[in-house]
Parts: sequence; structure tokens; C-alpha cells
Amino acid sequence: MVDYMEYTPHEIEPKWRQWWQAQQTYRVSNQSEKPKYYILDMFPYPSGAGLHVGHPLGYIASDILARYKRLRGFNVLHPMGYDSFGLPAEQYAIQTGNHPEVATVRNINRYREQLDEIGLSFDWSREVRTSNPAYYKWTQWIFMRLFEHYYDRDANKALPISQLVSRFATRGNAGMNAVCDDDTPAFSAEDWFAMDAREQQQMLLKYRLTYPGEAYVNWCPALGSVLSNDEVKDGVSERGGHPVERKMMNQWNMRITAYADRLLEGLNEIDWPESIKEQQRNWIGRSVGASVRFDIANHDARIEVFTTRVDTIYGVTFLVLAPEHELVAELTTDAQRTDVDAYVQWAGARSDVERMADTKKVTGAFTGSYVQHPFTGAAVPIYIADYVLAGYGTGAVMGVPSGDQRDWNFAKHFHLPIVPILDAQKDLEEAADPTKEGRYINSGLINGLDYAEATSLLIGYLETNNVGKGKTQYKLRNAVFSRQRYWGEPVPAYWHDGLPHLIDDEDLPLVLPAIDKYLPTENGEPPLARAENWTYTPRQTAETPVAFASVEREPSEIFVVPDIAEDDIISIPVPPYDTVQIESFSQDATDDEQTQDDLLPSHPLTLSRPLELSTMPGWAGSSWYFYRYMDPANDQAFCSPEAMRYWQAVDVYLGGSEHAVGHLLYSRFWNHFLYDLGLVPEREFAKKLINQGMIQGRSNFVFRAKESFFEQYLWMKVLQPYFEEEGPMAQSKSQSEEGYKYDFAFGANNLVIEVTSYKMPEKIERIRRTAEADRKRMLVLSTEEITDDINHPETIAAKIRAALNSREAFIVTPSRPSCEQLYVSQSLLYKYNADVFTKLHVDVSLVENDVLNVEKAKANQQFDKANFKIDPNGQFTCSYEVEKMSKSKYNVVNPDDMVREYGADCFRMYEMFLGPVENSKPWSTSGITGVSGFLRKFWGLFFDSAAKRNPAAEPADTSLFAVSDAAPTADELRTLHTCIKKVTEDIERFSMNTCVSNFMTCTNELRSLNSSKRAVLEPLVVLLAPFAPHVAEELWHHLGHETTVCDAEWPTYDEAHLQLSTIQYPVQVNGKMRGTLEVAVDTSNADIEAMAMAQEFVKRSLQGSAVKKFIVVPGRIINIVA
RNA sequence: GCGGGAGUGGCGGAAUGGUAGACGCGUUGGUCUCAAACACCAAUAACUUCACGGUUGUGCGGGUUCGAGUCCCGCCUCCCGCACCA
Repeated sequence: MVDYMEYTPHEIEPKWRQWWQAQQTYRVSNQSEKPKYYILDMFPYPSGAGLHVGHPLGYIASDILARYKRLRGFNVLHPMGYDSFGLPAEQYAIQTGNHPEVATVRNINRYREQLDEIGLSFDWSREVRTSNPAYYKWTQWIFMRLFEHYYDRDANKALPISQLVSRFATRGNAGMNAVCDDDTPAFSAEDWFAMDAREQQQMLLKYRLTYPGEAYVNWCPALGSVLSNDEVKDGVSERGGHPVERKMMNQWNMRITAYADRLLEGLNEIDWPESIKEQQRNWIGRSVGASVRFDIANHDARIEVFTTRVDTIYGVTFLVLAPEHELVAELTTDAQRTDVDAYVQWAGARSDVERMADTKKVTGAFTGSYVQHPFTGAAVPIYIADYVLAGYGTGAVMGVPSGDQRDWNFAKHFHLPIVPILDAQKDLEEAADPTKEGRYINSGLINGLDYAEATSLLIGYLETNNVGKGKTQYKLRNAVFSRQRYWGEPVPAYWHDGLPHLIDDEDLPLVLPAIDKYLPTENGEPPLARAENWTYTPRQTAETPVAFASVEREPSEIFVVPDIAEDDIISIPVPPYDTVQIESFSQDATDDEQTQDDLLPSHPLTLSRPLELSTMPGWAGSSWYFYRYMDPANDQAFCSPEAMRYWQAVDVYLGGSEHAVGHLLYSRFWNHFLYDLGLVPEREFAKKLINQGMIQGRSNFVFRAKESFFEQYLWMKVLQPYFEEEGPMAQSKSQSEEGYKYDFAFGANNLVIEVTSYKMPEKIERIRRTAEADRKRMLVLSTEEITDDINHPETIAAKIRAALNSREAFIVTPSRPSCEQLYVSQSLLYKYNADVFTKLHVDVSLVENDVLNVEKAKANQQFDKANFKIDPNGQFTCSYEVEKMSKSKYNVVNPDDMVREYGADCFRMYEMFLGPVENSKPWSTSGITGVSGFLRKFWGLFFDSAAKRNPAAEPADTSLFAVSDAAPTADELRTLHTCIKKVTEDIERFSMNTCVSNFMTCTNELRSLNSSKRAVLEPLVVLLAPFAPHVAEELWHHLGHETTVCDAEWPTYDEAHLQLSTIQYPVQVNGKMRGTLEVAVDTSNADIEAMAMAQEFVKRSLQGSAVKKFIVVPGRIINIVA
């Protein structure tokens, strides 16, 4: 036992954590007189790597806010849970044969330990896990409600399918403004009754908000599953980087497009970062324009195009269809058939990457057919080209070469006429001019008009003559909702008669079945097909009785709707799927609900049906979890209306920006839907969103070029040469005037160069021009040169050396060297690099001073497995790059070590001190000593530090707790109140880094004042409590309190204590700082002027000039204008 | 190409239109020590001056203002997102 108190985080921190737990300090009640505050972190996917130092950044920031709000008298909901369905656990299961839950639970336990260690104030009694059946019961429940509703544009909300049925029965779908599939035909009430039950249900599928349907989907063969658009980046899967192909499949979909406008409008009412809103707007991609129909000469069909520039219609000189367009084959004349077929085939074989790569090259083919211009009647040739995308609009565009550069390029290439349409257009021989200025020429109806006049006139004309209409087009696609995986929520639907049916609400949750292997079956079905008895026996279902023998399907046909002969169907009207009675917020939400039970009989059945085999995607469970925290144990509803009435919506939501168009858009979609049903209180679930920055790690790696790389282009730039060392593996680093770092080396068999950028050819052209503008010369080594030289590295070395000596950058465009000979280090290649390099990440422990320990690496088998060629000298210099922390990059830093070494409080404050929460920054521990020192100094204010210097002089039996009850001085009070003011204001604007600075400043001042008075220190402990809760709790109890500091009262500052008796005025002469002047607070301006003019430095600066103006900004500054 | 954001010491970063660089790291010098570490004290934008001081400084060029890192106009660069989206 020491005889004075030392700051020992390792002792006090666990002690208080246990105490908080025993006291249930963080338990939150749904009943309170206090105002509520809901602060939410995006819950993590519990990965096997555990929590790294990047995760807690947001958790700590939100924890500080939560603790602060609590001290300000709010009842704060601050929960945490796990997004525990996901791919890694499933892959682990495939490898080990263990149930994915095993790995999931283990990872969750590890996360929990780590989270606890940081002292976060989560109410763990409210924990949610998306993979828990009691939770996913409600995910399934929401899915079923989506199935039971359609979107009505006139009501501007989701309505029950039953209403649609009534409507169809009275007026058909004519004149109806409901969101449905594009190919939905118009029909009358008579038509509706003429349909048999199955046809009616299939029609309804075109309207339901979730539905199975044929569509082009992103199919990833490596993952054996489909992916949604936001899960695909640059043509490969976001997870794993596997190739993705477009494939027509029958899958469950979410009709998110129904909410496109509302999701767009909703952005205006929420306080989210502009970049996120922009990304969502971009993703939704609304563009307003017109659709125009072109009649095909000598053919019945018509081609519809979408355009945002209908005013340019008179400039149309050709039409272009996507090669996949359904009319291509029909329209192609015999004379053109060879050309067109070849082109279609060629275009189909091109990958997305290739297509994006050369957008400059004009390709296409003439079909031989013509359309009639709707205004002039002129014959307009129809082409096909792959710059027109099949997936956007109608897959056809009108070519206006005078106003659109792509059309212009196309016209030039195929020698098509270019017609100017505006008098303000520039020379159209050089380029297209997309201007909207000026008056129209060569434009029939609209000659002489301006843009606005022309547009409205033309749209009016299109509509009255029935050749088109004003139209709004979206980029947003309906979201594919099926995943062919095991570890996800089973879709609560079964199949019968080629139609999906919902299981009964009472049978929820539909729990994942036990299976022997977590792989797809041999004939390619999802893993759920392995389950025995994966069938459902409807309770009192109203499904159509049919002759079962004919529709019992092989499992492999599950995703296809089979054709069923009419004879097989006993035709009776089918009731809609029941709507459940739900307690509702708004009265009108239930008003129009009605079931059709009275119209349509139901037939009890006891036969089992095959259940849906696919599961839901990862984003299903995370699209509504914020409500579950409010009422986590409820088994009657996903959340009780009472709980929602109290907590409303999330006040502050914190998480990474990588979810901008995934989770954050889907959640908003589901929330809008639930709002329409009156099930949730607010349109938008999160009022304010804060994106925490990513904490990146340092990755060591080497690159290995793939064969295909050498057909591509490489741009290398070395800015300042160093040739001090010329050993077999010389390496040097430096900093050039421009501030670039580089390193390169020549080896007997190796050439290592820093690659600064890699671009496509046309990009290189641009870069070359930039470089020339910078007056830097560049050396281009031709393909031939490199090919010749690649087997003689010393020759290349000489060339490069010559280039470097003259400070030239250079471009290398090798065509076919042997790839082992070119190692490329530290590169910025990302966009295209999946095709170009294999990036071999190297474990940190294998690298010392940037040099790879090859022996260890071999022992570790890190390179054997990558078939990496090791430098013969046994040394290899590793480059590094700052990138995302990830297990696969061997660059994860866990918070555990930090907590062990410095304590949780120090770790918390250090993470905050790194900079604004929103900023991304590489992890570095330099600077943590500053925070550590601060905590010890702060602690030292409470204890007599003399004892530390000279323990012998102190009595052995005193604890030397040295806080006095004496009255504080004005200086002490000013220090305290300044700190209160700044910390309070800074937390409110979420500026945690400056809060920490303020604490440091305050502590330093108190130390120099030699202050240790209760009246000052006690409020400071409360201020510090959100940031460093453990030490605050310890000191709080030292100060004699028995209850937790978490329930203390946040101190308020008093302006009076901030006042000084004198003011130091900065004095400027002609706007330049010349000195300072100290005056009493109540000095009049005239006196200040007299005093200022008497100052030596003022006289000197004025140099005798007459003063024109004397400005005093009270309390701020003095400026003398001469 | 379109959209969003940002450019401030050696570094992370501070600055309601009012002394640019708070706070911390790093560096340098000092105290303590046999010594080292820790700790403590001091200095630290650049240039210039023996010094007092002076000059220049928030990506570049203009402007508004008594006064601009901050506001306005025109550029440059970097990062992020989207991208033959008609």
C-alpha cells in the first residue's frame, strides 16, 4: 500500500466497471418525466478479427454525447447490438462444418469483452441480434406486410392489396396511378373477372412492394448468390472482389422504386451530411424529360426513347438502340444482318471493365431500318451501339449530334448529318455544343423560341398527338432481395401453384432449419434445399385448391414459374392475402383497410407446400433495428406503440459513410413504408446523422503483376533520383520539392519502382499535357523498347537512370515482359487494379524498418501460397500504404493493447484528440503520451504531489487527498468557467478534439495557480465524466459522493466569472498588428484613444501621419487608420 | 465528364469577419541524475537583425472591408462518390 495516491487506471477502471454493472447504472426505462434522447451507433457485424481501433471512434464519440445528455437531464437511450447474419460466418461454417451460429456467438462474445473494456454506457439489457429468431421474426413480419401492400401514387402512400383488388373489380387498372412493373398491361374490370385465380394473383405480383420476378440481376458465381447493385463495385463483388455477371433470374425484389420521390424529398427534412444526401440523390438518379415515340417505317412496332432535351428533337439525325434491345433482330435488314450480328456478339462479349475503359472509341452498326421523325416525318436511320445502355430508360436514344458529344462522335464516325438547332451554337465541326441559350433554328414548330418555351410547347404537342409525353426517369432499380445462402432470414413464403404465398403470422418466426452442409446442393440450389421437410402446412389458408400432381415441382424449378395447363386449375376467385389487424398511430391508416373475406371464401387445407429456398440479404435485419431497441423483448409487435410514442425516432445516428446507399437508403425505404401503415411515428427514422471517419491502418505489401497487366498501361513517375547506393537491392527514399515520397531499387533480377498512378490511355494523354504545363519533360519508353529490354534489367536501369538524372518522369508501356521480373511497389492503383495486380499484404510482424524478413515470411507461408518470388539476397523492401483496417490486410490494431497500456480513459480521450470525428486518419500512437500526461496531471490536482517528490517528508498514515474547501479565487473561477463554457459548446457541436484541448488548458492553468479547491475541482470532475468516466467516478467518490457521477448535474457557467478587470487590446495600425494595450474594463473610448496614441509603438508605426479614423471594437481590438 | 468535400508549421490539428498556428506530438536547450529513463522548466511559422525591431506568411489571382484563413468572383490541386444515365 502506497502512502500517497497514484493514478493507476488498471486498478480503478475494472473496479468501477463492475460497480456500474452491479448498480445497473446504464439501465434505461421507457417511463420517465425527463425529455428523451435517442443516440444510436450503427451496430457492427461481429467479424472474427475482433474490434479494431477504428470501430470505437464513433462509439466513444456517441458515448460522450450520451453521457453528456444524461448529465443535462435527459433520459438517454443508447443501445448496442449485432448485425449478426452475414457471409463470413457462413464461409466459416462451410469450412469447418460448424453451424454459423458457433462462430457468430464466439465473435459476439469477443466484441462484447472489447466494448466493455472501453467503458461504454450501453444499456445491454436492450441488446439485439439480427440472427436471433425472436428478432428476425419481425424482419419476416415486415417482409410480409410489404407483400400485402402496393404503392398508390394518388394517395402517395402504400395501401393494402385488398384495395387494389376492389379497384380492379370495379374499374380495372385503367387510369390508375399505382406503381407496378413496366410491362403491366391495361385491363378493365371485365378483363379482371375473366382472369382465373392464378392470373389474378400474377397480376397482383406486379404491384406488391415485394414480389418474385424475372429481372436482370448481378449473379456472382464465386459466391453462388445474387447481389444488389450497392453490393457490386466496379464490376466485382464488394465482398471478396469476385466477378459478377448479369443474368436473368427469378428472384424476390423490393419495389423501392415506388418510394423514389419520397426518398428524395425526405432528404430535405433531415440533418445528414451533404455528401450522403448527394450520394442518395445520385443513386436515385431522377431526371425529368420526355418520352418520345418513333414509328418504324414499314413495321408495326414503335421505338420509345427517353430524353432530357426534347427541345433538340429537330436535331435528331439517327436513333441508337442498345445491342440487347428486343427489336434489334426484327429491325435488321438482310443486307445488314452480318454486320449487326457480329456487332451484337462482339458487344455481348465485352466485359463492363472493358466497356468503361475505352469510352472514346466509337463502335456500332446500322440496322438498315428507319423510323419516322414524329415532327418532320423524315426517315431517321436506326443504329445499334453499346454506348446505349439496355438497363436505363428504354434502351434506346435519339441521336442529336449537334447537342450531345457522344452523339456527335457517333455521327462523325458514321458520316451522319449534324444539324444546328440553336443560333447560339458554336462551330459544330469541332464539337457538339449542348447549350440551351439562344433561339431555335431549323426547328419547325419552335423556330425562334427559347428553351423554356420550346420545351413546354413540344411536350404539349407530344401529348395531344399521342406520340409521347413528359416523363421522369430514375436510375434507381428495384432491389434484389433473395440471397442463395443459409445464414440469413428465411423468406416466410411458400410456393404453390407457381405462386408465392405467405405463411401465417402465427407461424412466425420461420426458423432456419438444421442442415448437414452449408453449401449449395449438387444441382446448384441454395443450401436451404438440403433441409429435410422444408415445407409448410398452411393453417386455414385461402390458397387455391388445385390438382397437386401437376404442379409439384422438382426443387431445381423453384425459381421458375411453371406453365400450368388450364385444366389443372379449379378456378375460383382468390382472396387477397390477409391483412393483419395492427395498432396504428394515425387514424386514417386503418380507415381504408378492408378484407375481402366476405367476398371470397377460404378453404382450410392441410397439405404441406415447399418453402422458399432463398434467404434475405444482409440489409434486411438492419433496416429496422433501431425500433427494436425501444422494446427489445416484445413478442406481440416489433415494438410497442407506447415505446415508439416515447422514443419517437433517432436523434443522433453515428456511423460510417460506406453505408450511404445501402443500409441508409433501405432503412429509409422501410421506414417510409412502416410510416404509411401507421406503424412508426416519423417519416424519417434518423433526424441527424454523423459520419465518423475511418481510422486507417498501415499496410505493408508488395505487388505482383498479373499477366493481363502487360496488355494495359502503366504510368510511372519518379520525381527525384537518388543513386547513393547501387547494391544488388539498393533502395532509397526521399522527399522532393513537390513533397512526394518515392522509393525504387534495382536488383540483379528485379526492378522495383514506385507507381504513382495507373490510368487508361486517354488519361495518360491528359497527364502528359499536365506535366508539360508544369514544364517537366517526360520520357516515353515504347512498347518495343520495353519488350526488348525486359530481359535485360540493366539496360532498362540505364535508361531510367538517364531519365532520372535529367529529372524526367517517364511512361512505360510494356507489352509482354515476364511478370516475375517486374515488382511494383506502393501504388495508387485501385480503380482498375483488380485486373492488373495481385497485392500481397504482409503481416506487420514480418517487417522491420521496411525490410521484409524473408525467412519469417517463408516460415509463415505467406509467400509460398502466393507463389511469390523472393529476392535472392533474402531481403525485400516493403512498401506501405495507408488503407482500411482489415484482417486480410494484416494491419489491424486492436484496442485491447492500448487499454492495457494506458487505460480505457486515456484510450477514449486519445481517440477523440486525434481530430474531428468526421475525419479519416491513419492510426498512430504518437501523441498518446500527451493525453496520458494530462490524466495524471488532472489526478495530481486532487492529491498532494509533494509526497511524490519527497515521500520521506510525509506522514505515512495519510492518503494525502489534498482538496480543500477554501473559497476559490477569481482566477480559479475564471479558469473553471471558461472550461465549462467551452466544453459545453464544443460537445454541442460535436467537436470532441477541442474538448480535450480545453481540459488540458484548464488543468495546466490550475496547476500553475497551484489550485486544489473543491469548488473548482468538483464541477470539473462532472465535465470530465463523459470523456473519462472511470477516473471521474473514482475522484467523485474521493470527493465524498456515494452515488454515481453519471447522475450528477452538468455545471453551468456564469458570465460574471469570465470577466477580467482589464482587457488586453491588440492594437493595429492600418490593419497590421503593432502591439497590445492593457486598459481597465470601464475605460471610455476617448481615454483608450488617448492611451493608444501615447504608445511608443503606435507613434513609431504612424511615422507622423495624421489619424483618419480610430476604431475600437469593445473587448476585441483597436485599429488606427492613418 | 457530373456531383460533394478539402487545401493552415516538421506532424495531428485550433481559430462567432478582430493578436493565425489553441492543444498535443516532434525538435532544441536547461533542471534533476554517476548515467539513462521518467518528470519538470523554457524555446519552437519562415526570412532578416548582435539586438530593439522589421518583412512575408492559411493552394493561386483578383475583390469587398478600418480589418479576410473566414465573405464574393475567377482559377489550381487533392480526396470521396457517380459515370457513355441520353
